[in-house]
Amino acid sequence: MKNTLDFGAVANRYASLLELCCSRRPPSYSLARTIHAHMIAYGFRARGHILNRLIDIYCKSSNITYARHLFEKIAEPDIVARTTLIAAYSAAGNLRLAREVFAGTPLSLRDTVFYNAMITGYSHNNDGHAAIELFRDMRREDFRPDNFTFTSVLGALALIADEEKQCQQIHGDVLKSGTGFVTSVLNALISAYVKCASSPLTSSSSLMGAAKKLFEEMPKRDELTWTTMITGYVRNDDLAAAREFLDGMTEKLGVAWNAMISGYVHRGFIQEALEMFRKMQLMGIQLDEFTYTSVLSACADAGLFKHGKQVHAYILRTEGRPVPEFMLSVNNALVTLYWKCGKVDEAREIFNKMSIRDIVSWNAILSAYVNACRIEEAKSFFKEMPERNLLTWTLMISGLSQNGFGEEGLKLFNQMRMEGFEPCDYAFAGAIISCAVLGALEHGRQLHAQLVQLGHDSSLSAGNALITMYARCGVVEGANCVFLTMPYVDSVSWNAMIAALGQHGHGLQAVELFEQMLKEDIIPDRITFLTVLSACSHAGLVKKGRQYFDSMCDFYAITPGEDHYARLIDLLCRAGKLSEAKEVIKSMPFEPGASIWEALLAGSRIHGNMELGIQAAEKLFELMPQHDGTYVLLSNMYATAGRWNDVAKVRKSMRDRGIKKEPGCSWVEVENKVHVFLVDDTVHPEVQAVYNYLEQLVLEMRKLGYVPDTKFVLHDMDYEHKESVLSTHSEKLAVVFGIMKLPLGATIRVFKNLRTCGDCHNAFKFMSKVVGREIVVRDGKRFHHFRNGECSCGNYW
DNA sequence: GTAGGGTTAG
Repeated sequence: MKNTLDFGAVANRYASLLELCCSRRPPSYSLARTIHAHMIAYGFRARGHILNRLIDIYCKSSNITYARHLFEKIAEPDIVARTTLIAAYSAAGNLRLAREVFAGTPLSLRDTVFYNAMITGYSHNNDGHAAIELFRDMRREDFRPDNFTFTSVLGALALIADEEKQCQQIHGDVLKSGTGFVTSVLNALISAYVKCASSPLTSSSSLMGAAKKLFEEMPKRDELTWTTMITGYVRNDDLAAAREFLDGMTEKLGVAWNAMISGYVHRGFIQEALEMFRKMQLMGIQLDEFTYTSVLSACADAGLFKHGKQVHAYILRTEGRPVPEFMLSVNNALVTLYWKCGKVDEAREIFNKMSIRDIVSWNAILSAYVNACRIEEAKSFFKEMPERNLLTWTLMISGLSQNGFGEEGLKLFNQMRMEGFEPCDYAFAGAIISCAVLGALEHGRQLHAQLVQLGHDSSLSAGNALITMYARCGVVEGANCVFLTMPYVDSVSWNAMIAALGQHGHGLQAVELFEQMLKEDIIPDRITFLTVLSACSHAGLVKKGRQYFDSMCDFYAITPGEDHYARLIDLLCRAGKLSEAKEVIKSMPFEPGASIWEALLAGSRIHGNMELGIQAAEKLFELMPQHDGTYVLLSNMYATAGRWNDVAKVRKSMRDRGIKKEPGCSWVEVENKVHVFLVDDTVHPEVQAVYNYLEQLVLEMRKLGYVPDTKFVLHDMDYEHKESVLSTHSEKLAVVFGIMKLPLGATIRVFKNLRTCGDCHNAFKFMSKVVGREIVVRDGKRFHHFRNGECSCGNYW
């Protein structure tokens, strides 16, 4: 065939077919790919503009890898192919690869459109500074900016928007370039001025004045001009001016109304937004997908499920012809409405029925699962996703880390970077929380350093994550340092810092910080009260705690949940006020759940109140019969009292019900590597040396009065058959390994999945004295700082 | 081959 047909004629045919696919609305990329398959099958080698077109098609249909493959087969790709690829990489949020193509293009090949694509890439990926820098480069190299260049650069400027001078400078450039009458450029310029006006660093009125002047002097205005002005007023917190502007318009432009509605939504005026929606219906103003999405998102954010459902019904009634691309954004908004109102499965049903979906649809379902803590479904959904963007990764990483999957979170963070996505501050926050979960301090510190390098150090979410990370890795001072140097803080930051102090036994300081928070007029939320109650409990501040508990309902109108009551009961029990705790349980407005009985059981154990302990344990056996912790606590209680028969009974019932104790494991980070130890570990390669060194240490410790406490051996029931003294808990091994491997004088930081045992706790006190070092142990619940023979918890945990 | 506003997402 290829010999008999004229090559040029075939090429023209293919070219026009591809053209046809792309000019369809929506473009038919799958048909285009079929045509490509045809070319391959018939041995037609695409070149020149046909190949460029194919690269464009693969880029736009989310198959950049294949587009890249085609690109790399070209010996000398022309500027069109390069521009296409840059645009595709930036649209996919992959700046690194876009920059690679850009940098690999010799100056002699470049043109204005090529620069425009890269400038847009930076701007779209929120790097306004890089975009403007490149614009200056381009001018230095004597490329002539056109109206595309200016719209992009002005978009970038609007991102930074903190200097009046820059706006005026580029305004001057526009006038010099002769594009000063082009509506699109003027729209972008107005947008830059109004965004700049909303920055706290500039004078809002003079910049809004400049925008208004531009608006009035424009030769020709379009829909965008009006909406830009309206959103401009909204951004500058002048809703009245925006409304006045809208009401002064002679034509009834739907888009302008949409802008006003979204302005109301963003400022929290939901009723006004809904009112405008109704008015539009009455006045017969054209409603479009933006009207619907705005209103739906308003309902979603305000939790107005009924209103949202009404809008849903209205759309189904009036939009008889569900054009797929029209319905795409509306469906996305509907999916969001349903999951935000707690209807995850309904959201999934809408998603399943959608005839076309985009990355937003996929991300919406992913966030639905993540937010509902349905992490297994999120994981498998993530794997199924046909494409991923920066948000996808971020959602999944933070979902994993917040659900305790630290290792998987970090793995995904690395994978994301390997695939060329530059992590934003939210992604960093997820990775940092992963480190917090793992107790990987060195790794967390490195992420902190990278954060600073990449300029994310003023980020709120990353800062809050860092506070948590340092605290959970045992470095309270680090947490405090981040807290004090953050440029802006919110209630999450305060909560994190109060929690940090509380977990480390600095109850008084936690309470002081809470008081300071109140003084600075930050309104405490339910989380704040949880942390401050825990802090009181760890520090034994019973009176304060009760006082705060009461103020929560009386002054802040927060109804205490079961979690708050559990903290209160914990507070009373630890202080030995068991009967008072029982009173509180009786007075609760709801049936006590597991967390209440757990607090009571732990309190009874500390104070040796066997009767109450048994009572609480029985309730727990009813509520969660599979939970191993109850059996362990109860048997330890019996063991302490020497009631060996009862110990055996508990053990038997555990065996009968097929319940296995979660194996204890501890880990310590040495030179950026996490070393894990199990009870009586035989797996770690250096464990023999650890046992030898431990033996030496115990000899020294005995001289100071240490006596191994054998009753705690029952803590690990699977190993009961072993001789008590021989059984070595994982935390001891990890601490000794840390002493051996960490630099002289460095604090040993060890993490354990379960609550630490009494003998280990005692041993670490002596150990800290013998080796003259600080030992920090984080167990399932809290921190112990051992220093010079004492523990920060005051033997109270 | 490249853009500017309104919407959907942490």
